[in-house]
Amino acid sequence: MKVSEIRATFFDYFKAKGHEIQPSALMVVKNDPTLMFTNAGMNQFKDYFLGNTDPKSKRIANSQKCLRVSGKHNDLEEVGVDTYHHTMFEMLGNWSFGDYFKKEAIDWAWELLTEVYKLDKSRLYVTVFEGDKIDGTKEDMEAISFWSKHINSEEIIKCSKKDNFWEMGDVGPCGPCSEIHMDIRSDYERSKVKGRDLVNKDHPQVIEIWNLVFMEYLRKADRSLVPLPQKHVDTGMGLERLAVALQGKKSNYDIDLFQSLIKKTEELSKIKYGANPKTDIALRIVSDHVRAISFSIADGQLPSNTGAGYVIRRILRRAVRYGYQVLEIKEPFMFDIAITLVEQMGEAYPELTNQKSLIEKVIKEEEKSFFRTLEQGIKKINLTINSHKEKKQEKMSSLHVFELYDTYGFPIDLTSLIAKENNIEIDIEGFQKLLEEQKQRSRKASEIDTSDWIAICDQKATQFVGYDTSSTETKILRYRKVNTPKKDYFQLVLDKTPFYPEGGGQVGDTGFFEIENEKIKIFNTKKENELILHYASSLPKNLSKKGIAIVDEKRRKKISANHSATHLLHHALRKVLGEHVEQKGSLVNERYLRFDFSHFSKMKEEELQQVQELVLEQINNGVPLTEHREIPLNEAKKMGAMALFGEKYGEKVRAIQFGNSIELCGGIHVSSTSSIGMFTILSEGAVAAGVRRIEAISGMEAEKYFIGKAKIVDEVCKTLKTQKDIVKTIETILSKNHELQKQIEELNKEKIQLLKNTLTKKITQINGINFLGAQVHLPNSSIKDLLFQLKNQNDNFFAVIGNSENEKCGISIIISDNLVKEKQLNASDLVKAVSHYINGGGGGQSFFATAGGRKKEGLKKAIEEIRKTIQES
RNA sequence: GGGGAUGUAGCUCAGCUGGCUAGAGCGCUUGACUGGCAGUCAAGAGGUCGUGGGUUCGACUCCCAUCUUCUCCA
Repeated sequence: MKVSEIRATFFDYFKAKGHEIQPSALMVVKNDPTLMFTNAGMNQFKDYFLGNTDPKSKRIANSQKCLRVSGKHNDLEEVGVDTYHHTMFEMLGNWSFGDYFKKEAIDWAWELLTEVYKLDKSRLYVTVFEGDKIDGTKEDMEAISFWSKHINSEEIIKCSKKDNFWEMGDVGPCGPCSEIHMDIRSDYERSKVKGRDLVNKDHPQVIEIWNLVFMEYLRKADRSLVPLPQKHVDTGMGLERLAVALQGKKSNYDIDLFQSLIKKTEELSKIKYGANPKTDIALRIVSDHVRAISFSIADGQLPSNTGAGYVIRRILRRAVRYGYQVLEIKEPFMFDIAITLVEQMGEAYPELTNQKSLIEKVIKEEEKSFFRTLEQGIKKINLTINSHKEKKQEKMSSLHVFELYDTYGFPIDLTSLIAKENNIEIDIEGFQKLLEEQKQRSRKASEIDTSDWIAICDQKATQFVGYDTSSTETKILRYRKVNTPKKDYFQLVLDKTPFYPEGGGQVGDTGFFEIENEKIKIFNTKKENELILHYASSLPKNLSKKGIAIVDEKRRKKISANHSATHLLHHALRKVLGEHVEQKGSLVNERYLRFDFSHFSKMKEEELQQVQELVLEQINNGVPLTEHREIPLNEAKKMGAMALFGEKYGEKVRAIQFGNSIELCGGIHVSSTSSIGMFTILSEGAVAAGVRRIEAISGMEAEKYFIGKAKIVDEVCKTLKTQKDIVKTIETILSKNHELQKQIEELNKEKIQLLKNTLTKKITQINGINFLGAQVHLPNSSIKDLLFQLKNQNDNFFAVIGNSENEKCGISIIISDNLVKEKQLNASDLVKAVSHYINGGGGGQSFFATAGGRKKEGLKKAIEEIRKTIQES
């Protein structure tokens, strides 16, 4: 049975049991600050479990793309080492939201596995929760009794909270679970060791395939458990692992899906899978990681140096590292394997095919940039090693090792290898300690302590009225306190709200909540799944009274102008550059707009000009906004609405239309393009391979920008005393200036020559020293020049020159090198000793020193003093 | 979000504790040697020392702020 058939069978089975089949959510999570990637099938249903919104259907089944790279479930560094962990995997799941519970979940799971998929019953084991004293939970007798109907009670294994109690996070819905494990070892091995003794023991061939979670509790912030008003079922079955069992393979990497990737990697590296355990690990890592990265890119997450993008970069770099070191591929190769992946999986996942060229280009560019990083690191480590060799040190300190890793991104195993080749030990333990310290620091800085929700009023959904109004009468439904290292604030959920929560690139609204003459400041609005959270720095005294929520309208006006301008810009770019232009990211706030889009070369001056003119034309035309609210997705697509890459839409969508520009969008817009007023592009540049970024401003901000520019031009005109051909005038002035400067230099040289001659005449012999003491009027730089020339032309030379220019004055002393040595003269000390005469200070080197001050009258005395010193020496 | 590094000539970089007339290599221009090229030699052009403040007689160097790029952690 192929992977695609296994998936279809699963859907058919649960469809027959009254489940609605839902598509996979995006792997990259939006609107949930606690999560970067979908790491379990339940993520997209979180709101149902939390009771924030009602489910569309009480029974749902799906297959979810998941990514696990850190945390308790999986660690990136372990993937590929064994044969059954992945960064990305697919999770089959069936769900009950307050509908069926343990009995049906268990019966159906058993029936599907043994009757439909026809797995060998004697190879299956189940685990149940044994209870926990601290939580006060009991053994899951219900589950045991339902299982007993299908399976011998000896094969039912009781497990602790660690393995069989599932929690969403620190707080939230949770409950006992029951897992089905499968033993895929050979009969011979099975006869030697019983399968049930290997369950939950990390054996590569006795593996968990299905986890049935029975959600019946809510974990509160004080760690206590309270029963949920409704009980839910959440199950998850690893598609890859199921395929191993059904295809009679020994490892996840043997199934059809991975074989072609491994084969391609074998071709590129000329290393066979199975030849050596070390290279096998590398081959597995490459094939696993290339899949995770490609899907992430297809879902809209490009590699970057922060947040979710950084996780993707890390995965890619890990694969490149193994390819580079273990498979000895010294040039970009991952992009090539990604092509194979797209060809092979593109049919089941159209998003891969759609983004094929992006995936290829982005991966290739990332690989190149990693090689650059490695090169820098190699330079750095060579410097360190050389200095160690010079100093005959045999151990590299943890600080050095950590610096290489932390600052230069140089992989620790490469450091270790290179050090070993040079017979230098490295302090790995110290390094681990430093890394742990850095982790602690980061955790502390981002520590937020969220209290439980406190309900004021038992009512569910927030109604968003922001499209029609900017203020409304409303009341607080619930609130909670959030403590962060920097400040404490409150999150409010309102009954009705005009506040737009951050999303679709548009920043959240700010404003006030007025209640009984009290004005509570709302400094931000965000979305957590379906909830709109108003960030307030304080709480009103009276929480249960009605109040008025008022959005800062001035700010919103600027934001909406920028947002509408973004749509016009998008449309203009497609017109000028072509239909390949697609939005890859967007930021809209009150100050400016930033728009990332796919395009493969730098935009030309004329193109930018054209785009800007098109946008301005639309603004001048005063195109009215046509808002299509709550229309079916299909209808919107028929209208030609642009859907955004990396965005998931429901069945009903909102489309924003300005003339020919139609986009699916949930943001706030101006009622007519004429209110945008003004628009100008500030910059165009690259952000990633094949992705360009434009920054622009609109409205008053743009007007201010132009007024500022005009003012500068005005001033320039006034200064130049001309109105026409300013550029030409300036060019002439510049070239003239250049010429004049050269002339001045020439003249200065002559002047110095003259001065040199007069000064040379003033040289007197004192104690066998050619002494010069004089006062001049010259800028400092010329004095230096003059003195160095004199020094070169006279032996046994000693000069002290006082110079004055405007209010400032200075003393310079220069001494021939041989005098410095023979007579132990020190210009720095000498100049310091006399600098008080001019109310200043100074210093320098032994052969040349300067001092500055403001009292010219002292110059004469200072020079005399130096002369005396020389006479007496 | 937090930490570290980075920004100096067209490119790659050096410039230690404040004062070395801002430097090296490559590249560029001109000239010489050679039949021509490669090459060698010589001369030369090219720098707001990321930006804005501050400390100081004096800042590429120290302090503060800000931006760029890289990197690690969350």
